[in-house]
Amino acid sequence: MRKILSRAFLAQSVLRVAPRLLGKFLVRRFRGKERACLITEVEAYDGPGDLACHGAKGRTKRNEVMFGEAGRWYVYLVHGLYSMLNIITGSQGYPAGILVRGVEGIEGPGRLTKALHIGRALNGKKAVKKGGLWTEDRGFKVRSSQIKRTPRIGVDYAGKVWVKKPYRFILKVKKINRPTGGPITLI
DNA sequence: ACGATGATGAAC
DNA sequence: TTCATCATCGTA
Repeated sequence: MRKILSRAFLAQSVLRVAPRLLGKFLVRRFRGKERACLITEVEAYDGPGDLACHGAKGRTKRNEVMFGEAGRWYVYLVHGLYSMLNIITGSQGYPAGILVRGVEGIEGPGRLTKALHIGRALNGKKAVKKGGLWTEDRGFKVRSSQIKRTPRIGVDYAGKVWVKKPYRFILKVKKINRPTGGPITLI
C-alpha cells in the first residue's frame, strides 16, 4: 500500500497532523534514485501565537511559504550550515508547519537534510505529488502508546510558555517488521 | 564547552 | 552597514 499524503490531510491543524506523520515515509528522488525513509521524529510549529514559530514575527521573504497552502515544503538554512525541512500544514494564511527532525537511521534535522541532499531548492515546492520530495503512507501502523511527546529542541528564545509546549513527537520503535528483512530505507 | 559558518531581520 | 541571533552538529 503506497499512498501519497494529500493536501486535505495536511490542511488539518498542525497538532493533529504532526503525530500522524510518524510512521509515514519521506521519499526523496535525486539523481535518478529513489529513497524512502520512515519518519521517526517531528516538531509542530503552530501559527502566529507560537513564539517559537517563524510565522510569529510576521510575513517575510524567508518565511512566506509558511503563510501559503498546506502541502508545500518550507526549507531554510540555520547556523549557516544546515537546511531545516518543514512541511506546511493548516489553513492558508495561518503559518504552521512540521519540522522533520529524524527518520529511521538518521537522527537530527541537519543530518537528515544532508544525507538526502535536501536544500533550499526545494523551498516552496509541492510535497503532495511525486517530484523531488514527497511523503507516503505505506501502511505502517503506529499506536499512540508508541509516541513520546516532549518539549521542542533549541527554542529557548521563545519564552517560558512556548519552550515548554510538548510539541515534539518521537516514534518509539525497537524492531520494525518488514517483508524483505532488508533495511527499512529502500532504494 | 565551543567553534564552524552565513543568511536573516532589525536597528541605525 | 553593522549587529545579534539562529528550529545544529561534531569534536573536546
